Amino acid sequence: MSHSVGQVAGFAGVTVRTLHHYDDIGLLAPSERSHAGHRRYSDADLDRLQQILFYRELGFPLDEVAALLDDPDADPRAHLRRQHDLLTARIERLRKMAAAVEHAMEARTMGISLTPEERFEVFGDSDPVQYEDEVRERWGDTDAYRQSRERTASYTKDDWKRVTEELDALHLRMADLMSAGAAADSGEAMDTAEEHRLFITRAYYDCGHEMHTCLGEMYVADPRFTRMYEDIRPGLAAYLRDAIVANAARHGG
Amino acid sequence: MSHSVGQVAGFAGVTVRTLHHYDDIGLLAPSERSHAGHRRYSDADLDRLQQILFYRELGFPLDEVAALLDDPDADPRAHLRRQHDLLTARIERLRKMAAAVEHAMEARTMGISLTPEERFEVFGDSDPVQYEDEVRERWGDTDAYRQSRERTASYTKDDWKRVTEELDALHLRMADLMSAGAAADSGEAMDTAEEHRLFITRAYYDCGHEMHTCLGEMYVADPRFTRMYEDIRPGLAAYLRDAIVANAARHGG
DNA sequence: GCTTGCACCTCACGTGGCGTGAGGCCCCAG
DNA sequence: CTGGGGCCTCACGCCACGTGAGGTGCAAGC
Repeated sequence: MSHSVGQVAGFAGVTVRTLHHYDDIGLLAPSERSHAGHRRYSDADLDRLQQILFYRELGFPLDEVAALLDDPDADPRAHLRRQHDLLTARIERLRKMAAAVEHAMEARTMGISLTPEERFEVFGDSDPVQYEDEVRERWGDTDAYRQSRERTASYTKDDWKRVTEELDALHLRMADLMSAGAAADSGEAMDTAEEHRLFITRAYYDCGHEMHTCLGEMYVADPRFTRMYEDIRPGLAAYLRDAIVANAARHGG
Repeated sequence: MSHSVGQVAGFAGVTVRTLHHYDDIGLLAPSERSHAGHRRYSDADLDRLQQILFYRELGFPLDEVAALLDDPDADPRAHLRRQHDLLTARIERLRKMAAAVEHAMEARTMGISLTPEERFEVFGDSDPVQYEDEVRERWGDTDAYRQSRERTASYTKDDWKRVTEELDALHLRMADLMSAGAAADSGEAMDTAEEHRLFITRAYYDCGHEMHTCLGEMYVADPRFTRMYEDIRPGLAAYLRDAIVANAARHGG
């Protein structure tokens, strides 16, 4: 059951040109060509296309999509989970924007005017330079810091947006686990902690379990981190730390 | 209280280059220049920038953003309302995508495989050519049809996506009014009907109240339309028709 | 057998929304 | 008077395609 470009373009809702493009850049090469040189897409190709379109919808540049999909140690379920996380994070962002619009409407009918900072806070400053100096002071001479600098150096605004969205989604999932009454050393909580660690490894620097545990301790020790997590949901800082510790113990022994 | 490019870029979360670009294309020209030729943004400019960023986030190309914002008969409240509609529509879409991901996860754990059409239906085929022939048959010799052809001829995929999203949002608002128990001839329902009419005028063709009433009647008469509306919420087709009729009567006399 | 039409093919240039220097001006602090 | 920070104006680069132009393979109708 193979399909032609036109058919695939039809039910995937993209143009033929797009499929040609994906073939050109090696993102989606049809697994076969007909006698006349026509592209023939197998069901596996369609699977891949669906994944591509999801990640594209979520704002990933095509080369990163290729990197994600060609990552050998990322099974299909991991992709689906990440996509779900990203979607929920984006929904959350849009809800905040909608709330901001409502706020603006109220302010307008009441005749109140807002400060510049208030106006734009919804767009998520996500200022990555916020604690720059202090971070360098504390961690400047470590490998992790250098790696982090290297990887994040080429991050664009959009990259930062996606990274923070994904992190938000992870925090939200952890908070939901907590609210649902799952123990911090339950399988699900530890799995989420492990994903948190892998995310840091992907986005910032190689984060082993030991390093991860340090991070967890910092979340409850440093009031700024604590507050950030408590703002997401009360009790989350400690819960996250416990889940991280439990996960490290699981992998350690 | 005027601000420099750097400051504005700072709290708006955009780059200086972006502001330069918006100045170049005439989308956001700072209302003043300093002695040294430096851009100075007033509070009104910030207002406009906020609107720009909202519409941009929602996927509008910049020239359309300019058209929307420079539209003389669109007050600020209309913008806020439209933005809110678009946001809710987008949230709805993302929720459906998230549901599709969950569905895919289930299917995978169950070991079921999906048909190509099933796989991609979430991306919203939104096939605008669906009833093309029949539409031409019934309306081909009217002015409205010709206008509609002209306006939609240059619509891209993205344009269609936004149009359907906005329409969905309107339907959803109407459905919520109905569910909340508002009468079809209440002020809010009529206002929403009026927005529906204006939307059609913007997106497709000049739709007067008479024409609008015809549309409303068709929604209850043609089973395909009826079903579409009933799928959104039971009773919506008739409710929408009534609201349209009431709104036309209000403007007629 | 011949043409008509359709879906496909391969270049190859165009476009939108900026990113990213290059080179220079203004102004204040040391 | 020299350095540095923030601003300025070109002007070229990039990504994800859109949009022809010009040609091929194949089934259907004349």
